[in-house]
Amino acid sequence: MKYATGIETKKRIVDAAFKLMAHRGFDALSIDDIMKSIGRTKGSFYVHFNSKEELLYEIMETRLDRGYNQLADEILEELSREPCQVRPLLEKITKEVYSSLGENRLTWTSAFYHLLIHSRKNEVVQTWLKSNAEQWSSLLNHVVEKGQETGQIRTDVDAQVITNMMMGIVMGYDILYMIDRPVNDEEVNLIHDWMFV
Amino acid sequence: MKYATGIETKKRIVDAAFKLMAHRGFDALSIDDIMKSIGRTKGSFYVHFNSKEELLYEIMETRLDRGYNQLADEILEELSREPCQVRPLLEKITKEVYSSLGENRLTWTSAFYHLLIHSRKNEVVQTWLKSNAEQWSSLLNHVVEKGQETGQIRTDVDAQVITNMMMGIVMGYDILYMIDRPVNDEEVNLIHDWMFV
Amino acid sequence: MKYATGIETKKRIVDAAFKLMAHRGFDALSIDDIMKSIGRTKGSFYVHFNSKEELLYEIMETRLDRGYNQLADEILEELSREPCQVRPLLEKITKEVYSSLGENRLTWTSAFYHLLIHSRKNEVVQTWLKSNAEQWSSLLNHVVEKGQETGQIRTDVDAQVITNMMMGIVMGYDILYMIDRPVNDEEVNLIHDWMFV
Amino acid sequence: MKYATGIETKKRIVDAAFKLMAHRGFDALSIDDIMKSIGRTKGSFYVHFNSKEELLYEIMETRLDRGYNQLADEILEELSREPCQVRPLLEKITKEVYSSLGENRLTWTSAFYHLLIHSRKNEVVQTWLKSNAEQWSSLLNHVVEKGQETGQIRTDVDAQVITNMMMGIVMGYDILYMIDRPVNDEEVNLIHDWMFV
DNA sequence: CATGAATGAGAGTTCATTCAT
DNA sequence: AATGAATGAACTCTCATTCAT
Repeated sequence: MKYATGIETKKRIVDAAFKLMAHRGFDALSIDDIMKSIGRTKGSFYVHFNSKEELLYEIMETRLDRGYNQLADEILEELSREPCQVRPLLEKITKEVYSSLGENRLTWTSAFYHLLIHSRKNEVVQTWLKSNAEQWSSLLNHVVEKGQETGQIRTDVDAQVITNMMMGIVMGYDILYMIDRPVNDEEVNLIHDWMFV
Repeated sequence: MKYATGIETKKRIVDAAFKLMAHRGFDALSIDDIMKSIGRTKGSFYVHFNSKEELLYEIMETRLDRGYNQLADEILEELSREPCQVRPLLEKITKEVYSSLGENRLTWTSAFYHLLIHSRKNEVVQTWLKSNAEQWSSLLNHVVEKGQETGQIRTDVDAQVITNMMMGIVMGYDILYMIDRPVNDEEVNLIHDWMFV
Repeated sequence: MKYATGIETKKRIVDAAFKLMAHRGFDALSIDDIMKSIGRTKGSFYVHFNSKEELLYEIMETRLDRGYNQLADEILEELSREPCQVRPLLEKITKEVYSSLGENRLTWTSAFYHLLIHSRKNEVVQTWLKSNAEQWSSLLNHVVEKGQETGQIRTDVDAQVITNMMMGIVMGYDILYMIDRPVNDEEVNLIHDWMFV
Repeated sequence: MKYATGIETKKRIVDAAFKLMAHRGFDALSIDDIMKSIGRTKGSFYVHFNSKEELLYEIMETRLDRGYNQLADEILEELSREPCQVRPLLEKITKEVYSSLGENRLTWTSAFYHLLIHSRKNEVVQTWLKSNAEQWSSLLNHVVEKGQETGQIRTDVDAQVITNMMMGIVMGYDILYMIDRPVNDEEVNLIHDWMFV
């Protein structure tokens, strides 16, 4: 029997915290700042969360999972159709991931790597990140295997190796992006050219 | 002579801080902890540094530059010899970078990404990181160009693109390493296979 | 009729608060905890009480007065009968006081001493406690005087002195009980032996 | 290599806290108040203690142990002399305990009972209190036994029972004292009269 | 050079209380 | 009568920094 304003406030807290976290990291973000930024007082933070840590988990689950659940459903469905072109699917996963988040790429990337760093001291976050990576990896692997089965992707390299390479490259490009050395999409295409026969 | 112990202490502070930073990040690291870990009290920290920020810059400059200065000299020298095999040089840069640091890979990587994250709120760090990336990129680029000139590396792809790709991959694999999904060296070889004719 | 649940709720608040107070003291007891323990939310506390302090007074009056009003009536009535045996009356007052409360001794004692401590910073409580002690003292004194008049209790000691002694002993044994050094009833009998001729 | 001012400040913190605790109890006593009352800021509290709890233990050990260690030595020594009058020894233990503390009785008693209440939620305090009571009980018991051996104290009652009774009475009178119903020393003499042959 | 005492700002958290619904 | 959102003051504790010794 929650009140609408409560749900709304909670959402605004998560949004504000997500943005602040991208800028300064989770530890450097104070509850006072979050609440001030949405025009509330810090006491009321605890109406919506039991602790600051709980807020982190909420951010993780609602803002940082790269929307795999929805994306995975779409991809897997398209994968089951015949004939199936896998290259656009892969590009969807690797290149369009940020746009599908409805989020500024730098904000998202920055928040994500803040989380990665934070995972070193928080087991829950560590577990979540690992499982998140596994989901992504598994999804990519499905697509690559399908590509190999249908003769679209080279078969002289193991599917899992290709998958790892793609994940590594996407993450690496995220990092370069943060260091202000963005890599253009054409470069990513070259990797794809190498993969596809 | 009379300052010998002082210089020694300063070095020990940097070393201790570097290791603690890899674990917990720079913000979460207290001066008290650093000094306790080397058997001194926090008051004397300010004998060696004017502020905590100054310590960060010292760490950056002495422990986190991937040893490019030394590495660059060696590489450039070998590059000027004839004949010159570039593949081992590239592997040296990408694969052996951590061993040349005399440092545990996870410690170094972790510290580096803590710094990366920190750069979002500190312009000095941001500038340093960018210039650091540029040095590395420039070094790699020299090697790739030499490889193309001597017919060892494919020329249908721009040297800068190959360089970016390699940097991205190395960084991406670092990240996977931190998420506990290490990538074996064989996989990196495949990327090299693609590059080399 | 329509307020039946309201009155019921108020009673349940007092009961729950009494038990929590015995465990943790009045200050350490939060309205949230009390209301949660009876399945209500803290907002509705203020339907029944104007403040937390008011709740304390309600507890004092309904749960902590050792039931003297009822007890006193019984004792005084029995005291007016002839012949009257005073020893069982005294034992009733001193030894059976807890059972007559329908309450666990440790709970009651603990709550009472929490209140005693609280009295140092609350004048209302202080006054109440003093008046409570006076009532008890007065009741005991009546019995002792009757005992002296009828030759059952030694007369070489002033009635008030005997009364004080008994009160002190009962309270002292409460304290020992709380420190986990319970005193058995036989010991109390010895005090009585000393009093009675 | 502590500084004199540090030791002095720590002592002043304990003194101030002891007095505030007597008035308001340990939980209601804020570090801010303590430090303000001695003209220091609350940040410096943690130079001397690691936590508020540690302060409680310091108070317990330095201000609340009724000085039994010193008292016990004196009593036991006098007990070994021949001939030995035990009545003054008992009176010393029961009546002069507060004066030997160099402390206002109400302050001491109040602080002690605050501690007793606090013991319900703190095992360290509980253990300490019990052991404290045991020491006191043991000391009293020695004196009573000596009194019985030398024919000064009645032997128709077990020594331990007499000990318990005395402890209970002293504690009970403390309580009456707090409720503002002080018991005069003459009354305590009557208890002694009963004991001594 | 090193120490330990002191500072003051700010952190996360709790809680009695108010109030629109 | 009951709810849950919001407030604001108070709490314990942390920490970069300063300074007399």
